[in-house]
Amino acid sequence: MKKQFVAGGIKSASKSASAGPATIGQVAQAAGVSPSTVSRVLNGTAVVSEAKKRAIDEAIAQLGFVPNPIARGLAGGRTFSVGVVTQALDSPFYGTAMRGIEDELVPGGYNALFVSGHWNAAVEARCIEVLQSRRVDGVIVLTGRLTDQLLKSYARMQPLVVTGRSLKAPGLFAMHFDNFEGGRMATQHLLQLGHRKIAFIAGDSDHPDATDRLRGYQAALEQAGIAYDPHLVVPGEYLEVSGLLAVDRLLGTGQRFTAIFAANDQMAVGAALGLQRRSLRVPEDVSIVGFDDLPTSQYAIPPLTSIEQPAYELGRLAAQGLLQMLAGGKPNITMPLPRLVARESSRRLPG
Amino acid sequence: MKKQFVAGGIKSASKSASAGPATIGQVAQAAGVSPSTVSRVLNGTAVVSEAKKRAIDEAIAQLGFVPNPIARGLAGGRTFSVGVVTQALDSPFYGTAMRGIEDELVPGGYNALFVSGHWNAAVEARCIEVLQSRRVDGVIVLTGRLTDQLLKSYARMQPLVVTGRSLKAPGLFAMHFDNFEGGRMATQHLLQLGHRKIAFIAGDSDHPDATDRLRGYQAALEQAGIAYDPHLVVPGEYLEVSGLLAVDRLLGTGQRFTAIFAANDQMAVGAALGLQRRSLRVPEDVSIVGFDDLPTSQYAIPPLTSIEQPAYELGRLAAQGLLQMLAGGKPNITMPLPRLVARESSRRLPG
DNA sequence: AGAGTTCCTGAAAGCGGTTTCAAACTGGGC
DNA sequence: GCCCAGTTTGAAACCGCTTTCAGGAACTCT
Repeated sequence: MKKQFVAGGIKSASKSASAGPATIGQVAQAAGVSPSTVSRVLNGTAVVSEAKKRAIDEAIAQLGFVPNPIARGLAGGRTFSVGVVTQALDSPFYGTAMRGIEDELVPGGYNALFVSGHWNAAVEARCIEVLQSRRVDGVIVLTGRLTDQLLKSYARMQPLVVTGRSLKAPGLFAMHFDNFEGGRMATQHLLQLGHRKIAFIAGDSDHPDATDRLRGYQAALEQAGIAYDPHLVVPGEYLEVSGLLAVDRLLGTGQRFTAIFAANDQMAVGAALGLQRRSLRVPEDVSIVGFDDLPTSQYAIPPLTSIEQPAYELGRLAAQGLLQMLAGGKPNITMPLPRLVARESSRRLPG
Repeated sequence: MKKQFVAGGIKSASKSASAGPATIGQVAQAAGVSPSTVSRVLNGTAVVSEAKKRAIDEAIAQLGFVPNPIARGLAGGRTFSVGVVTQALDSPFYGTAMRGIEDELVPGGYNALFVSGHWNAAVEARCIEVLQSRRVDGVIVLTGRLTDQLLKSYARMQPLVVTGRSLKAPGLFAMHFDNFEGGRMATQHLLQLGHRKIAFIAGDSDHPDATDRLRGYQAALEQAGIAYDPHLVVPGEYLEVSGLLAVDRLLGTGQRFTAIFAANDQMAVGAALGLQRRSLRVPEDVSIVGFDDLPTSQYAIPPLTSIEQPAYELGRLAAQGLLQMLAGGKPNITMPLPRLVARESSRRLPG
């Protein structure tokens, strides 16, 4: 009897009646219990009698109540949001990784806050502080240039996952992709096709992953008994234009080469354009291998041979790892290995 | 005297001494005032004597105090964060727009929360609700598929800026890019080069901007006195693979054409690859024009002729508009106009 | 039947700010 | 010297939710 009456009361006090969204207090009142009890069924933090639980669930449904994460964050110390420090919001590689992160986090009940560090340690540090001030429950740093030292200290404040490093510290999980091996594989691929003069378009020497790829290149060369020629290595900044300029420079200084290994796909694409500008055909005159295997690389002209670094998967794994840490465990994930994807931009050296 | 003593006290109670970040109460205590007064100088909501203001500023600096946005959001009703509903975190176009948004918002003291709607009205609606539950102060919706009706109702709850629409409502600001004119310009460009058989790779017919571009194509044709041939129009989904498939379909059904206008650059790139696969050269055999002028399009092979839709600028303007609304004003911004960027993928029809 | 447990529940105290309200000064005019 | 208006300031309430603490109900065991 009483219950029916209460239910009626709820109906008349429908959502639109009161200003703004329903509060836990309104739910409590509607269900005839205290706010504490409502909180308890919401979070499952204590046993509540079946009858009250039902009444509360009903009231929640009727009022369309959604707990206010802000208040929840203030009171409970958890915000159910994780901060993601990416490097560029418009990078194809990081964009894909962000998608992976989001796809993993959201079903887990978390939200992602993306901020970008623009490959600048100071900016990244500020980003992390902004995220901390927003009381994120955890942080994911996509590579970046922060020192290991700083990263460790941030990890003391909340769980932190970082990609592109290998270091260990409490509260910190580093996911290291084997860039060295990737660089080696790419170079070896070209060597196996008969190339001997292989130019390398490097990434910024501040990037550990860029230098690892370079080391891989050198190691493969050495293994094949080919002397390392510094003139064949030109620096770049991971952007298309770097590839274009690198080719100009190689050709301008009269270097002879039959293949190019670019430290990422964006530079590889730029290099292909640079070659075309000089009437050199890919792969007839020069073979090209990139790195990352961006989704768009299969649509390059010609489709680009590359080392797969599965960005989407990496994002998911990073998020998974963080979720596991947030749940109080140790992250238990295995990194994907680099893999060569041979397409049309590389071919056997004729003769 | 007393002041010096207090200052000493502050120093000894350095930041690391207390657990966690400083609170407004600690600042108040250190400065010898009440929390209310600290809040007042923080927000400039009332006049405070110079002496106290100085003491407070000093205490803030000493303690490294940063107001907790969570608490601030709860109490003040403002969170200084705006939600951005993008469609795909890894889209080159939207990624660039997001960068523009961030670059404008952050200096304005706001943070952006990016969520992606995956071109799905239901998902977008859920995104907006998540953002609202996080109490964002405003929302930016990048195009998307929500009905105008729904958008208007969301705008009642907080300021909302939407791109790719033209509608008016209280609290809502729509930024319409002239896709029709852009489509017309692209087509006219090809007509001026002597092309008469121009294929069109369309976007999803659910996108208003996609249909506008199609209408522009039709209008240009009509103006030139050329009959519209539905067989030359194939649907796509704004992805590279759509362009590839579209070319296959055009060629497979035996259509004759000397130029292709693709409703976005990604499809144009895919189409170029499709043509190459069939040994058709761009632009010697077929001219291609895209739409959007993505940053990467100048590095396509050949560099792509396109209609510039300045994503970065659009993002900035959207954020600017929102900021203006948040400040209580009416947005006062003018949209950039479509502009043809002629590159090497289009050329005069020989003969 | 009374004491000791075990369970469930509500009151109340925060979380870290903002904002209202009234008290305590200040100065000016008489 | 006294009163009133105008400034500054602090106390306290509040934002919506979590969590501790203790009281009451329901059982169990002598």
